Amino acid sequence: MTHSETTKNGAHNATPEKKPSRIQLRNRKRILDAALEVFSQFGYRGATLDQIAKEAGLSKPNILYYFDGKEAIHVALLNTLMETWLDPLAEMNPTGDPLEEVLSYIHRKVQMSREFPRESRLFANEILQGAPRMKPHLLSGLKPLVDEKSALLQDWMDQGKLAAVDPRHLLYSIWATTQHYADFEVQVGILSAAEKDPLEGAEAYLDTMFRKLLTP
Amino acid sequence: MTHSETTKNGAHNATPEKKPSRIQLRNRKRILDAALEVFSQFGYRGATLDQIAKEAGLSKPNILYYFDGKEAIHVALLNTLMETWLDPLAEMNPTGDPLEEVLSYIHRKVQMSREFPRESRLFANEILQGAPRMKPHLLSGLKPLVDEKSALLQDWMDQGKLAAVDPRHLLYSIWATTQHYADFEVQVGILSAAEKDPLEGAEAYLDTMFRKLLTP
DNA sequence: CTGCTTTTTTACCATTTGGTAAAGTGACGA
DNA sequence: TCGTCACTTTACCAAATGGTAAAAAAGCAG
Repeated sequence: MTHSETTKNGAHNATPEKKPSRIQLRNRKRILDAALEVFSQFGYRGATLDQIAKEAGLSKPNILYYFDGKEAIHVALLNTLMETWLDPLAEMNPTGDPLEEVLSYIHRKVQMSREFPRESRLFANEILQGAPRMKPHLLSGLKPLVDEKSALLQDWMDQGKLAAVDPRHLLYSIWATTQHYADFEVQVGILSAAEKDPLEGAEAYLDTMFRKLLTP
Repeated sequence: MTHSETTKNGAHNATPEKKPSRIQLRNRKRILDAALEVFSQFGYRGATLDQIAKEAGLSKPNILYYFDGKEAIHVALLNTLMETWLDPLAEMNPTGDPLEEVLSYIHRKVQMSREFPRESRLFANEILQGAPRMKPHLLSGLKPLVDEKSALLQDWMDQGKLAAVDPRHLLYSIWATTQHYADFEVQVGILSAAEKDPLEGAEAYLDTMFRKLLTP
């Protein structure tokens, strides 16, 4: 009632309306990128629309023209990123060599920490704060995938192709160790000292660790 | 100038003044506990004094009678907790059996995730957000300890008492895997399903993993 | 009990923050 | 060239938030 729901396809982009213009697309991307920057650093409650606006180079009301509000931006981000985030695990191939499949999954995860540290921190922030806006996604997206891949890992172990360990805890330890380099980047940076890129050494270390763990 | 610096020993408890009364001590503790609850869940910027006040069962101005402000509370928390946090690593004994020392360090860290998840999340939040208020502590407190223990681990490895891996990455992986159960509690809870306490299985899994990694 | 100090409460404030209304500005097809 | 619709800006709000002043209410030593 307050604003026309008929012609303009501005803020309420939930699902109904039609085609997004290029300027629409461009600004949405800008906003989401800025929001990623800000939300990943301060968490949902610590982030402000003004920060996001400034980072995006747009005015605050202009941002609210494209999104229905702060929460809508956050949710949109989470939705977009969920796919990217699950991808590496989904790629684990049941017909491949078990050990190599796991190790290259780990490799992919390390790459993600290198290439998408902000995304990693966004998720970390959200989970840390109790996943208020993501629990549904975890249930509907992550849970089934984890169940599936856990079963796959268990199969491999039953067939003696991998050393037997709890598949779920295996996944947790892979996530923890790989994401650590993005989420705790500051700490790692301080402690790793004058050395070069910590991710370099991480790759080798993690390969060794999980190879020793999983070699039957 | 604005408030008398002479007689009352209220907010400015930095170091100067004298003896804290029991009511003083009691309320400080209440506030710090409430602050831990709130900060660990929402991060520094996401937490509000009103939340902390409510949680502590005190009025907001009353809280500001005991602490100089929001930041002072956060800093006080961090200071208090730093010690507790470094303790398990400091306890790693150079004269003990290397493998057992590392494994019992891991055990202690898992216990910390069980007993002090809020503390773990407080630190995680702070690091995640760039450690703006903790970088000095990391430099002065954590860094030297890590340097020392890294050298110790390296010694053990050089002597063939532990398998040779990068000591720093070893520590990172221990922190990551153990703290994961506190920091990502919600996620672990969702994925671990109807099972019992995930920390149970974690203990066994991590023992296996690091034993395999480090056995020479 | 009395006088003094410590604690707590009651009003406030200035700023920040998420959000809105409505007046512009611009692009572009008819 | 004009009208229309997409986009942007300007000017605002109401609520929340960190913080303060000063009065009121305990405590407590003598």
